[in-house]
Amino acid sequence: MPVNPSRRSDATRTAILEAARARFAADGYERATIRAIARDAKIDPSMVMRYYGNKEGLFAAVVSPDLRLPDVASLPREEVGRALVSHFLRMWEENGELTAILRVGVTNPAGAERLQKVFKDQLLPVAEAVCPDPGQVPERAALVVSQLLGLALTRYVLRLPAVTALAREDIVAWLAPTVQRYLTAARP
Amino acid sequence: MPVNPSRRSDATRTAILEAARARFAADGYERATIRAIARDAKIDPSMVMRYYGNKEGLFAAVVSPDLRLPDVASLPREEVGRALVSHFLRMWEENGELTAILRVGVTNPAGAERLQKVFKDQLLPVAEAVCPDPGQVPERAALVVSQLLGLALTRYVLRLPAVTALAREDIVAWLAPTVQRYLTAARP
DNA sequence: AGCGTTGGCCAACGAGCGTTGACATGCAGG
DNA sequence: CCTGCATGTCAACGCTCGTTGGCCAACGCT
Repeated sequence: MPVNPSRRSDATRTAILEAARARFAADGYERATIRAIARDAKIDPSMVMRYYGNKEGLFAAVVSPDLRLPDVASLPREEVGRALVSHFLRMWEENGELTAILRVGVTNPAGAERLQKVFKDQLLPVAEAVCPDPGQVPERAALVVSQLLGLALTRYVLRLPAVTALAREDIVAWLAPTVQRYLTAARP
Repeated sequence: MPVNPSRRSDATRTAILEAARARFAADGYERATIRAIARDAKIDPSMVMRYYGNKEGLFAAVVSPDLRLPDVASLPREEVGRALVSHFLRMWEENGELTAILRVGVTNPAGAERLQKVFKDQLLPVAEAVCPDPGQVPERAALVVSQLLGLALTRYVLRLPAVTALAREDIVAWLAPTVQRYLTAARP
């Protein structure tokens, strides 16, 4: 019974998921092979197929992107930028899931769509809650995402030394005013 | 003779290069297959090997990243941000070369190294020319590259609709102050 | 005209991929 | 005990990939 909450194979299933998350994050979709994931999880490749159907199913199971963005409405308006940047950093460092989805999104059309969905479902509402003029919401959210994904790209995907060398608090101090301005300042 | 300036095969060679640039930009390294490139160029896959040795050689021939950054020393200091952003947009829209190298850099270790080299050889000097304190140069250059690559990622690689919808002049108007601040403002 | 060189195509190779199905093993419930 | 199902192993499939080498046609030279 697939609905049974506790199965004998749970250890295998989570081993597969963990190995898959690491591989997708490190290698992207094409180079993260089922065989390599199975090797990492110390099981047979066919087990992946049995439990997740196919490679796409495995990726879908690995990635359930929830940014868990804070409720900006309950924050002082001038602290939204800092809260967002700080939260983003924490989410990215939590595990490899966001790195995986970004890396896959760059080379895989389905991954790119998933990224768009995250943007639309999770970041746009934040901009809506903060922005005065509803007509400017997409523009301002786009600016914010360009800065935040740029940080993630250079720090967690490309790992440019100059960016990884930055201290967490310095990043927050520098980027918070940028995000704040994109969200709330008058259009230039 | 490989040094001969004009060969009978020049048309084929450039056809291969153009098809390769488009494929690498659209698909990344792994999914841009030699067979697909050859099909686009209407030649046999073995011709690619003959002229460029192997797939890596082809990629190296396609990509010779030169940002041609303006000489910031000759500019008024407060216009550097605007000049950089505007120049970056023009370079990215010129052809698919920069998109190709970014897409490849995300999934391919060799591509990532190439990106690091571009950063080090071309962007760091700009920061050096503008920055008062030499010790802060890497930090400030890292911040600039996070914003600029973030724009390129969301606009030219992921093509998030909200970002592609932005007008060129609006991007410059919004991002120029950010870059300017990262380069010249006092540390927060 | 004859010949070497260059450009191009074709068929094939070995390897790695995702995926499948047959088969062994171990654990339950009667 | 035997039966049934979940779990795991193994070998193989069809495919696509990068890459190779042999073959033919077109050209430039003397």
